[in-house]
Order: sequence, then structure tokens, then C-alpha cells
Amino acid sequence: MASRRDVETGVPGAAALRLDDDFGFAIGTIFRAYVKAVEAALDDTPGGPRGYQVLAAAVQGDAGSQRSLARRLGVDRTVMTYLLDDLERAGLVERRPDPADRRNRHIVVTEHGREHWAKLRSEVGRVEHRILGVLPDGPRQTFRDLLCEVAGHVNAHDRMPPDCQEVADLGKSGEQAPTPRNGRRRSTS
Amino acid sequence: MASRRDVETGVPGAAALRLDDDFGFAIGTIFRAYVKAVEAALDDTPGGPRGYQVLAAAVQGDAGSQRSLARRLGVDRTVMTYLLDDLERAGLVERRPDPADRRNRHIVVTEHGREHWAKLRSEVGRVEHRILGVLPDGPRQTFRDLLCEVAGHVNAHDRMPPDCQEVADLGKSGEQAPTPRNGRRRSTS
DNA sequence: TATTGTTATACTCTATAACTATA
DNA sequence: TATAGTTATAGAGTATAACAATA
Repeated sequence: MASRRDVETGVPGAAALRLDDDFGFAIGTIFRAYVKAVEAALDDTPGGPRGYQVLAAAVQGDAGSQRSLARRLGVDRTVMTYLLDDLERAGLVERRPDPADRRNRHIVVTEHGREHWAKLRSEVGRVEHRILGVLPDGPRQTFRDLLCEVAGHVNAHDRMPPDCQEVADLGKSGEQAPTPRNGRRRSTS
Repeated sequence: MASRRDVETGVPGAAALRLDDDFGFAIGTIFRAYVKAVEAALDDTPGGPRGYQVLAAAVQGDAGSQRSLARRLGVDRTVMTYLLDDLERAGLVERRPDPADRRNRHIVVTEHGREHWAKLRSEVGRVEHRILGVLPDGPRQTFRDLLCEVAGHVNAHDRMPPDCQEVADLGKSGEQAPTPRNGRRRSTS
């Protein structure tokens, strides 16, 4: 049960004293480096990484309505509107009104969007390959599998799958937490 | 060399079609969930996760000057000023002028800061433990080790260690990339 | 002149709250 | 009344540039 670090900290899996062994710092470092590199690769894509994910969902064909897609991607529905405005203006996706419920709008890729995504996909893949390049083949695949397993679990608990949505109501109100804590305002001019 | 997915994509380690197997989505999901939970745990700590990391460095005793610490944490030096303003006002750290070079200011913990950090440390550890809770002990430690290995590599390549800083000049100018790409401005009113 | 730290300003991103239309 | 989508406004976070003190 106890890992090697527990002797030091007394807490299972506690944050380490050394920065290069801190979980939060490690995942933050990787995430920022990945986002930065992907943003560079997605320079000509509206919405950057977000737009790419929307495009990916649309290519897959199961993007669904704006609302459900926004929930799945963890963004606010208003952000999704802006995102789709940009993607639609670039001719990558289209908003298609749902005949069954005319309040909904389904997101579908255009042919151009499909081609564009195919190109982006390989570029993004190269970024991932570069970031994970330190690890040998075996450990890299292990790491990837574990990462996806953890993410899947987090996703299932934090933001319920779009199907069993009604179970999620446990005091948490809307889409995202406000989190204003950094009260920095000195300049009153 | 080729993983199971390469057959589909043609690119080693390429982003997957399915969202739950996408590297970027996975690490983004974990990172956001972690930050959100940590922010909740660090509600009474100025600067949130950033402030916690500054505090950790100060407790460790090798925080150094504001500049070097900012570089190590990957934040702008102006942000570091605001961060330290808040932490100092809360009585957690102190700015101590460096006798050797009076431009520098060394960051040191107060006794209160040390006690506060000890409490935060265990709370943050619990968050990590909860996020990684799906994985059995063995795989969890494996995942942690691989994560830190990748992060260490990324850190060494992306932002050179504070010592051999002069090697880093390869066209990249300052601290952080601007990255304005999301040209969304419709309201001209 | 270069660098550390500070301050002020502008801009980007996001949240919130209206509003419209459908149900 | 409730929901999907849109729009406008306000706030938080960050970058940029100017500045002061020191080297």
C-alpha cells in the first residue's frame, strides 16, 4: 500500500517536496507544453485545440447537438457558439437544424473540414510523439493506456456521461466553477 | 515501433478518432479535474495552485530570487510580483533583499507559512490520491514515475534548467508565447 | 547598457445574464 | 414552464510596455 514516498510524507501519494517529483507540477508541465505545441500546429485552425476537438467529433459523426457536444468537451455552451461561428465561417463545419426538435442544431463536417482535419490529425500526432518521445515503445504505450484509463474514470465521476446525465445533480449547479479567489486589484487610479 | 493504433492512422502515436483514446483530451481532462479539485482545497490560499507551488519552493528553501523562481514555475515575472504581494500580505512568505546583489529579492517562508503549507500539502496529496484512485498500487506508481520522467524531459527541452540558461536561445524570445488566434469580435456597438 | 522588480494599460478568455425560438 | 441557442456585458487572468533601482 505504501509507496516509497509515503515514508517521507506520511500521506499516501502526497505532493513531494522536490518540484520534479510533484504530480501537479508534472502534469501541468506536460499539459502546457502539449497545448503550446498543438496551438502552434493549429495556428490556422479557428479555436485552436478546442476547434480541433469539435472538428474531430464532427468527423466522427457523433457530434450531436451543440449542447451535448459542449458538455462532452467540458466547455460552456456560449463558448461553443463562438467556436462554431468561427469554424462555420472557415467552412469547416455546418449547423444543421434537427427536424425532430427544431431547437437543436446538429454539427456536421464539410468536405473541406474533413480534409483539413486529416492534415491536422497527423500534425497533432507528431506533437504527441515528440512529447512522449523520451519513453521507449513499451513504457510509452503503458503510459498512454494508464493516462486514458485515469481520464476515463475522471470523466465518469466528474462530468457524467451524456446518457446518465440526471445522476449528476449532486449540488453542483452549472457547467463550470467560477473560482474567483485571486483578489488582485491595487490600481484605483 | 508501431503501436496498435498506427495501422489506423498511419502516424506513430497519432491522435485517435475516439475521444476517449485521444492523448490531448485525456491529459486535458485529468489536468482540469486536478486543478479544479486543488483550487477547491486551496480556497484560502492566495494565488491558488500557483501560490502553493511558490510556498512549496520557499519551504524547500531554494526559492531563490523572484526571477529565477518565476522561470522555474513557468510564469511571467510580473505575475510573480502579484503572487508574492498576496502571499506576503497573508504572512506566508517574506521578501528579503540579497546583500550580494541588491536588485534581487530572496523569497523565504515565515513560520506561519511553513505550518500552513504542511496542512495544504496533505490536502493536495489527498486530491492526487483521489484522482489516481482508479489505478491499483503498482500501475499507479508506474504511471507516476512515467509522468515525472516525461515532465522532466519536457522541462529540460522546453525551458532550460536555470543553470544552463544561455543554451536556450534558439529563436524563442521571452517567457511565454502570446498565442492570440481566436479572433472573435462581433460586437462593435 | 543590462537586469531585477514594480506598476499601469490593454487585451483575451470566460462567466453571467438577458433574450429569442421552440417544446 | 423548460430547454437550445444567441448575444451583450462584466470580470478575471495575462501580456506588454514603461518605469525605478542597481549592476
